[in-house]
Amino acid sequence: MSSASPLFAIDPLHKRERRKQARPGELLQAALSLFVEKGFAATRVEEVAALAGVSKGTLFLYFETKEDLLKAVIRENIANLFPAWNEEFNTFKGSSSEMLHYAMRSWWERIGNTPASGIPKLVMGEAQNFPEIANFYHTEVIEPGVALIRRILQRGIDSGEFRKIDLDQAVHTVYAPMIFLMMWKNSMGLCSSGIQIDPVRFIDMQVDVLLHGITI
Amino acid sequence: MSSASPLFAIDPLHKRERRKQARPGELLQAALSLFVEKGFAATRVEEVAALAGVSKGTLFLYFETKEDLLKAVIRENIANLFPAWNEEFNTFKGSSSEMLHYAMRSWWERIGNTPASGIPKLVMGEAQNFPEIANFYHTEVIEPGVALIRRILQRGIDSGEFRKIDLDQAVHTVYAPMIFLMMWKNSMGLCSSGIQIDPVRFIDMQVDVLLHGITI
Amino acid sequence: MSSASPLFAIDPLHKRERRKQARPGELLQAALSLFVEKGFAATRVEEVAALAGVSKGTLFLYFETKEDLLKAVIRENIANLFPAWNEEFNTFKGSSSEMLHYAMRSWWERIGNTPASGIPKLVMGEAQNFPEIANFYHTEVIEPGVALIRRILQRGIDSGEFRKIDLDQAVHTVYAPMIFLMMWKNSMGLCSSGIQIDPVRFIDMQVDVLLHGITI
Amino acid sequence: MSSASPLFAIDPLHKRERRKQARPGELLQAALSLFVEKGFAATRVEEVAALAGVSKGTLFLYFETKEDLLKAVIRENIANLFPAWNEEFNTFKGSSSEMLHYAMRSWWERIGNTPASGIPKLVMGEAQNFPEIANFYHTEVIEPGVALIRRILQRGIDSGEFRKIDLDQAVHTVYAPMIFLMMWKNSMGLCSSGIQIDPVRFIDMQVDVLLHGITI
DNA sequence: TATGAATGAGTCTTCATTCAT
DNA sequence: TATGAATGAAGACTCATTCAT
Repeated sequence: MSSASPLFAIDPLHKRERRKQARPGELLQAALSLFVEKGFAATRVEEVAALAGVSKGTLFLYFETKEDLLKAVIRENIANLFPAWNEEFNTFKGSSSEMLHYAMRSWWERIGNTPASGIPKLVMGEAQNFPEIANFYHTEVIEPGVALIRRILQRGIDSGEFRKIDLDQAVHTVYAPMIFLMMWKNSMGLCSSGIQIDPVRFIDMQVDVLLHGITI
Repeated sequence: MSSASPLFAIDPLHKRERRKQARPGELLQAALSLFVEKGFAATRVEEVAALAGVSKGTLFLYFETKEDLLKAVIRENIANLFPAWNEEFNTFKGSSSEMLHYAMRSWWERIGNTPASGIPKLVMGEAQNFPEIANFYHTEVIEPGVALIRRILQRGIDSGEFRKIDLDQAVHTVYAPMIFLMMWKNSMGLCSSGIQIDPVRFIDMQVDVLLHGITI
Repeated sequence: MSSASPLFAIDPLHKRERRKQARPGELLQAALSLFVEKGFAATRVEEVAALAGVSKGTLFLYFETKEDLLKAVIRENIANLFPAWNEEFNTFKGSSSEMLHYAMRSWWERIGNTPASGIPKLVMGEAQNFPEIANFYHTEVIEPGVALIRRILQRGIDSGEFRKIDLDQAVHTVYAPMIFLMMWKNSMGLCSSGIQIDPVRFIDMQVDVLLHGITI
Repeated sequence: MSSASPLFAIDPLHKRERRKQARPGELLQAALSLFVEKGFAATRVEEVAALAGVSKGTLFLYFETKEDLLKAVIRENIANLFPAWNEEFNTFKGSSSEMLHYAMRSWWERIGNTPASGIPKLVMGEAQNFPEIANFYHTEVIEPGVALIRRILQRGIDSGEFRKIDLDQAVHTVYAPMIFLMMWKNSMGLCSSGIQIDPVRFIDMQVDVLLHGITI
C-alpha cells in the first residue's frame, strides 16, 4: 500500500492474501517430501502441516482429505508436466533415436532426479488400499506417458529407423526401467550398504541396449 | 524358525505334534497372501491368524511383532530359493542366450507367477520404515540374484557370444524389468481399468531386445 | 438488542445504516430456521452467517457465542409475543369454552404453525447443558403462558361454566398437548415413515375431551 | 474349577467369561444415565466406558458405533417391555376405564419413573441428526405403544363403556401427556426454580379428564 | 500351548472462535 | 464494521499387543 508505483496499480495483494496463495504450494511440497520419505499411511497430516509452517486445521482448508492431498501432489508434480512435454515433442528436430535418448534423459532431469521420483513408489504401495488413487495415477500419468513413448517409437518406424516391432510390448520396454529406477532410488537405493545404481549410466545403458535392439 | 521349513519336514510325530510345528508355516502362508493382497499396514494380524485358523494370541506366540512376521515371510519365500537355483545353473547345458532366456522364464514360473511376487512391493513400501528389512532383503535376495545374473553374462562374454559389455550396468538391465513386472502385477496391474501387461510376452520382449543388444 | 426488533423499526436512516441495524434480526431469523431444521449442535455458525448473507466473523460481532445466539433467538421469537396476547384476552367476549378453544387455535396459528414451534425442542434438548437457557425459558415463556391459561380456567369456574377443578393440575392439561404437538412436529413428525398427527384435528380433539371433562 | 459341586457340573463360567456377559448390561446402564443427563451428542463414549469401569476400546467390542449403543439402550429399556405388557393386557380383568387407568399408572412405574424416561427427549432431540434412530424408535416403541392404547380404547367402545370416538385421534390424547411428562421431567423439571409437575397427580388428572370426556 | 477379552495410544477430521487486514 | 484465513481443542474409532484363564 505504502509505495505501489502506478505501474503496479493493480492492487498488490495484502500479506494475508499472499500467504493464502502460497499455502497450497507449500503444503504440496511438504506433503511430497514426507509422503516419499515415510510413505503415505505413515505420514500424519499434522506433520505435513507443521513442515509447511501451518496448523493441522489449515491443511484441511485447502485439501478436503489426506487422499485429496496425495492426488494434488501427483497432479502438481507429474501430471501437469505432460502438456509442455507433448508440445516439445511436436517440434523436435532430429532422429528418432536421438529423440528417444533425449526423452529418457529429460525425464530423468525433470522427474527422476527430483523428489517427484518418489511418487510411483507411493502410488504402487498404496494402490490396493486406495484404488481411487491408482486409477487417478493411471489416467493422469501412465496413459499420457505411454502415449508419448508410443509416438516416438511410431515416428522411428515410420521413418525407417526402427524395426517393425510390436508397439504394445515395446512401450513397456521403454518405461519399465524408468519406473524401476525411481522405485529403486527411493527404496533400496537408500540402503547404505546396498547396490547403488548410477542413474545416468543406467539410462544410457538402457537406451543403448534398446536402440541396438530395435534399430535396423 | 531355526530348522528347515516345517512345510517340507516329514517327521514321524503324531498329528497333534505335527500341527504344532506346522503353525508357523501356516501363519507365514496366510501372512504372505494377505500382505500381498492388502498391503502390510492394511492387514490386521487378526485376519492373518484367522486365515491360519488360530487365534490372535497364538500368532504372537510365534512372532514377536507384526514386523517380525513380515521378515519371516520374506525369508521363507524368497531367500530360501537361491541355493537350488545356483545348483541348477552350475550344470546348465546350452548357449548363454538360451541360459539367459531360461533363467528369466524360470524366475517367472517360480516367483513372478506366485504370491511371492508381491514381496518386492512390500519390501520397497516399508523400506524406509523398517531399514532392517531392506538390508535383509538386499543381502538375502538382491545380492545372490545379481551374482547369478552376472555369472550368466560372464559366461556369454567368455564364450564369445556376447559383446564385452559393462557387466555392472548390464546386470541391472536384466533384473530391472523383472522387478518392475512384479511390482506392476501387484499394484497397477490390479486396477481393473488399467494397462495390462502380459508377463510372458513382456519377458520374451525383454530378452529379445536384450539379446539383440548384447549378442555379437 | 436493547431497542425493539429492527424488523419493525421504521426509521429515516439511509440504507447503509439501516442494514447495519437490520443485521442482528437477519441473523436471528437465519439462526431460528437452521437451529429448528438441523438442531443446535448440528448447525454451524458459518451456515447461519451465510444464510443471513454475512461472513462468519460478522456474526461474532453481534453475538459473543453460539449459545448467546440461541438465547437471543428464544427471546426474540417467543417471549415477545405475550404482552399482545394478554391484552387480547382482557377484552375477549364470549363463553369461557369459546375462549379456551380460541386460545388454543390462535396459539397454533401464531406459534405452533410457525418456525417458532421448533423452539421448545431446542430448549429441552439443551436444557441440561445450558441451564441458564432453561431458566430463561421458564421465566419468559412458561410462566406467562401458564398464567394466561389459569385466567381462562378461573373465568370459566367463576362463571359457573366449569367444574371446580384443581387449577394447578388443570393448567398442565391444557398446555401439555400443545408442547407435545410442537415437539412431535419438529422431531418424529419429520420422519417420513412415521405417524403423522394432524395438528388442527389434534387440537380440536384435545379441546373437545377437555371441555367434556371440565364443563358442568 | 477347584470346588464346583456336582450340582453345578455345568461348567461354571470363568471370571473373564462372567465379566463378558455382564459387560453389555453395565455399558447400557452407563450409557442410559449419561445420554439422559447430558444428551447423546454431548456424551463422549469414553465417559460411558469409564462409568461402566472399562476402557474406550472395550465399548467398541460390544457396540459397533455410538449410534448402535443408543439403539441398544432404547431396545433394552423400552422396546423389550412390550411383549410382557401385551401379554398382561390379554388377561386383564376389569372395566376398560380401570384398564386405561392401570395402563397409565403402570407405564409410569415401569418407565416414566425410571431413568428410561429420559429416552424420548434423547430421541426427539437427535431425530434430525440421526434419522435412523428416529425411525428405529418409531418402529420399536411408538407403534407398539399406539397399538396397545388402541386396543384398550377399542375394548371400551366394544363393551359400550366409551363413546364412539375417532380412535386415530384419541390414541394421541392418551400418549401425548405421557410423553410430555417424560420430556418435562427430564428437562424443565430439572430447573430448580421451575414449575414442578407432580407426576401421579398429573396422570390421575389426565385419566380423569379423559374418562370424563370419553365415557358415556 | 491356546484363547480372546481388554487395553489405550494414535489419527483424521470438524468447527467455534480469534484476529490481522 | 466486515472479512475470511488461521487456529487447535475435541472426539469417534482402530488395532497391535498383553495377559488372565
